Amino acid sequence: MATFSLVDGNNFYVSCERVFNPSLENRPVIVLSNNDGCVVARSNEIKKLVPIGAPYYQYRKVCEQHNVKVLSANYALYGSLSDKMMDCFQYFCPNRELYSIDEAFLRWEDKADQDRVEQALLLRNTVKRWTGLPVSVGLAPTKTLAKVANHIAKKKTKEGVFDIRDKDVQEKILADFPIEDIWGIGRQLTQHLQKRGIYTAKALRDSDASLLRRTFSVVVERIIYELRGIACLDLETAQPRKSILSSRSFGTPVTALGDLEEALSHYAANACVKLRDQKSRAQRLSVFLRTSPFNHSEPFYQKSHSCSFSTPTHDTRLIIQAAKRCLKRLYKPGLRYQKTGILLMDITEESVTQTDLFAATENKKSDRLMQRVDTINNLFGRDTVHFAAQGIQRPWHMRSDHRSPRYTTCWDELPRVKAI
DNA sequence: TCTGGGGTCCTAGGACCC
DNA sequence: TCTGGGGTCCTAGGACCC
Repeated sequence: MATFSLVDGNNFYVSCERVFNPSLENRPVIVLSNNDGCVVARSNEIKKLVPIGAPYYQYRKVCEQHNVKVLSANYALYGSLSDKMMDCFQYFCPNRELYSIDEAFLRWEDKADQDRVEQALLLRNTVKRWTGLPVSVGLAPTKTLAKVANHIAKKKTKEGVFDIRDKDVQEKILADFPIEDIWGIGRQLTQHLQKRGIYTAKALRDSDASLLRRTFSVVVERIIYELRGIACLDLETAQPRKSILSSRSFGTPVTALGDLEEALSHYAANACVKLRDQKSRAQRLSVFLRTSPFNHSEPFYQKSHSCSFSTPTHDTRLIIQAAKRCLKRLYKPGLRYQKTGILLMDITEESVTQTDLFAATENKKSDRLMQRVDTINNLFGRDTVHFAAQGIQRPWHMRSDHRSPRYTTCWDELPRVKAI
């Protein structure tokens, strides 16, 4: 039997900020989502007072009162530190699944002479030394239990490592573990299960798996088996995305079609870069447009429209054109729009693209152009060259009032060291 | 005034085929 | 009046994750 670990950065975004700004240690810090809208990360000092996901404006006062350092999201920084952290994991265990920006599953092949807890501690210390980031490790026979163990490691241990492989330990921990904290049990399932008198992970584990499968879905059945220590989920290798979304809320509401077109073109170009990065093309796209769902003094409007290409493409020009056509069908004058976006679908590998027998093929020329654009932007920074449709002034640009420097990805923003 | 962004998987139901 | 059985594919919507 193999052992699974879940390794996960503690308060990841906050920790990334602290790596380059030690004055943030031991003081309350929060990180906001794009547009400075919601709270997406909190340091331990402020967790009790500010809930995750809360709209920031509702907690601005609390933050002022407690001298909280408020930061805008700096994804360039978090992404680059994440890469370094994942490299460290690889050094310890080659069987690795990158699960999210701050988490990875590891699978260790069990050998009698190896002390996994010892190794987990070493991994933790090494990651801290090499990247400055604190992580927690959970050890278990299944991924779902590794998630549980990680939870305990973070909340209840000093060392940041917890081993739940022992059956007796499982009994004890699961008896106190609320179902809403189980990986895969969200708000809806929690409510439904609680109505049936199931409140703890232990109660769920000991339920009738096939009955709950019939009532809910195979997903719940799998969770039950995983809690029993029977692995249903293995590591997953990275696959190319099946859909690519690019969207943003506007810094201030937008009313003019021209501004919407510029913003949408910008997101479309962004989506195309992601598409080409994974060497794919898309055959269908969908555009959506909406007003603010929170502003009850104005009517809420939300609609999407999709269209297809005769052959899959990754040409930004074609995708911008098509997106703008969709947008025109959605646009109603007089509304204050809050967000638009584009979803690329029916994505296929570049190399196996089926071409249209009757269409003029301009593919090679288009491929070359896109390649040049990407090369220039990779070399000199994103947006060095862009499409005119994306606009220049960008009045719809998102708010980001408290962003730290992009220390690791931008030449102009490298950290400076002062000689004394 | 001010509420993120980007994904995946599963299921049900309809359309369609022979 | 009486109208089969079995299968696939597609889509929309829901739920979940970080």
